[in-house]
Amino acid sequence: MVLKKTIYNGGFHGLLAPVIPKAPRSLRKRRIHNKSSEDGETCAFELLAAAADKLLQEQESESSTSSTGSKGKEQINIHEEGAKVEQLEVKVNVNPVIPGHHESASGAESEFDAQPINPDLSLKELPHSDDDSGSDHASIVTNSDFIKNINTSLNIEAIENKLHSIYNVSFGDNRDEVCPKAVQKQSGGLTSLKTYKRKDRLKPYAHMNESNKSYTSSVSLPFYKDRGNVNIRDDDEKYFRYNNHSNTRLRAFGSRSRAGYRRMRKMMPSRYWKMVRKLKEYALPKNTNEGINSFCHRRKNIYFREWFQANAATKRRKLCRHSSKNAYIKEANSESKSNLVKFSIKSFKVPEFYVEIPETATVGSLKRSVMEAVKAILHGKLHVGVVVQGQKVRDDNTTLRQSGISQNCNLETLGFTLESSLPEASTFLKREETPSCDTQQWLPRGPSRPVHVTSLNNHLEKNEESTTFAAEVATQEPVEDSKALVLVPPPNPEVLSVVPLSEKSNKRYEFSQRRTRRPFSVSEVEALVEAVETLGAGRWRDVKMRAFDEANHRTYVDLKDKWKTLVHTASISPQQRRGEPVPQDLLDRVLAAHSYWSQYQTKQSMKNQKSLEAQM
DNA sequence: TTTAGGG
DNA sequence: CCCTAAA
Repeated sequence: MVLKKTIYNGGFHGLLAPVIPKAPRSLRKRRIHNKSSEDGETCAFELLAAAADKLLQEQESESSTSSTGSKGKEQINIHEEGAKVEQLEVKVNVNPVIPGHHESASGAESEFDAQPINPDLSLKELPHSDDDSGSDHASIVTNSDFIKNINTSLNIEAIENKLHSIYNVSFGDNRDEVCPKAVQKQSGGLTSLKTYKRKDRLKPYAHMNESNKSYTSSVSLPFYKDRGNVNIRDDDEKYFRYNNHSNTRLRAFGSRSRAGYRRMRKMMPSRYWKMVRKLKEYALPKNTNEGINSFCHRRKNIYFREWFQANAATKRRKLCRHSSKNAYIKEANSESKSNLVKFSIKSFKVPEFYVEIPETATVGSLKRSVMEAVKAILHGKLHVGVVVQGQKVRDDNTTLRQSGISQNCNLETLGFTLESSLPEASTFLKREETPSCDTQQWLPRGPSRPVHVTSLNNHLEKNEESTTFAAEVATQEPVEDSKALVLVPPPNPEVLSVVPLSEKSNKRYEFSQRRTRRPFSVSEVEALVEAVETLGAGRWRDVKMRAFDEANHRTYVDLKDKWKTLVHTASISPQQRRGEPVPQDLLDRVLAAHSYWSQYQTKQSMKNQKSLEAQM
């Protein structure tokens, strides 16, 4: 374990004798939320991509053949009715019940006999996939009808490709992949704790002085205990590695100005920004000086932008209405009281991406570009996400029943998503409007719809503003960016599914996807309590390093928040508590540590006061 | 980047 | 959990 820098009072000295925590900031005057109105940021965060021509040929040859496949237990029938994507149906018959051999992590769930769901359905996530990837929609920005038609046909091809990928990747190769968390749960029910190598054992409250001893003795604190490091890993921080296609030209942020760059940075939550940087690494061609300007000068250049976070957290639920409309299950026959759950998947979604292409380009090249982009995005590492009640079910070991997928499952509650390996992006196959009811209508229809990719429009306005997207990002106001980049919902008021687009008033919705809730397990709580006991409340970074170093999904802010809630939980009556019950002894320790460290803090501040006064 | 706190 | 002012 390496400390990057010395912590306030000596860093890990604190492990031996908890150092005096940094002066509490609680006394700091906080300006009350004068929220800057410049919040209206949210630039689209994009990926520029182009892919091989070769792929197109494959695509086009495939487009005429409807893929029908069955593998293992799943029976998947694809009925391509006409040439419309929206009629493509995937039926998956799943027997979700397998004799349980999987120990439930929580006693409360034991009744479910927690077993891994049928691997045919569970579609284990790829090792480097991102758990927190959201359910983002996809669309191609355009408002010209011919583009829409292109899009439709391309979607068919994309779906076929995706199904292909699913069989090969998700159903097959990763079937045996078990996430670390699951392993731990299976082995022990509780998360295993990593023992520190340090020989010296820490005495909680070791620095307690004589005057405090009475207090100390009143609480039951283990005097010798191993440091726990919750050994929960997380793939959240894995970054997307873009497939390095042969003649793929990716140009992300190439022409962004410094100022725009900084602004983007400021506007973007850090985790997205990290991804941006990562993408930039992968995406920026090293040998293309012309890359930046190529758009203007080289008609053949096509840029794809992908929005990885197109939906605000607040919209996820609404978005899921999409999913449920696009992919839903049909209830099993009521008479067949078996445990079979039938799924009829109407369609999948792919990530939203954007295309820029000179207006002089041919429709054929546009087609090719879109197809290549889709293939590039979804190439290989693709998996299926399951969305129930607006929440992604991330734990593949969750049973269908546990996740709420049952025969009685409401048609509106279950959705599937196709997801690329993009960390923060799930893949949604954008559908063209369907004659049937369940169509989401993302594509602008009227000519009045704002065109972002102006160059796509051969017939419309002359676009001297045919600047590259990156340039726009760099120079435009964020809000304007959003508006410019986001599809405007169809005037059709009944189309509720276009919610994300209609909420452009909502700032930053492109990037804010709330992380999925991951309640702290008892073992995590214990590790946290132990760490706070020894380090003190307030040194959250140290707490993180000490007890949650490998739990990438627990930030020190999370730990701080959890401690806050723990303190609260401990101070309310057990009847008022919710969630997985925390053992009372743990809560007692929480209270003890809390009051101790509070007391400690006030003491320190008093000391500081005195020394200050002495100086004067 | 961390902390602290409000939402 | 999120957001963000402050340090």
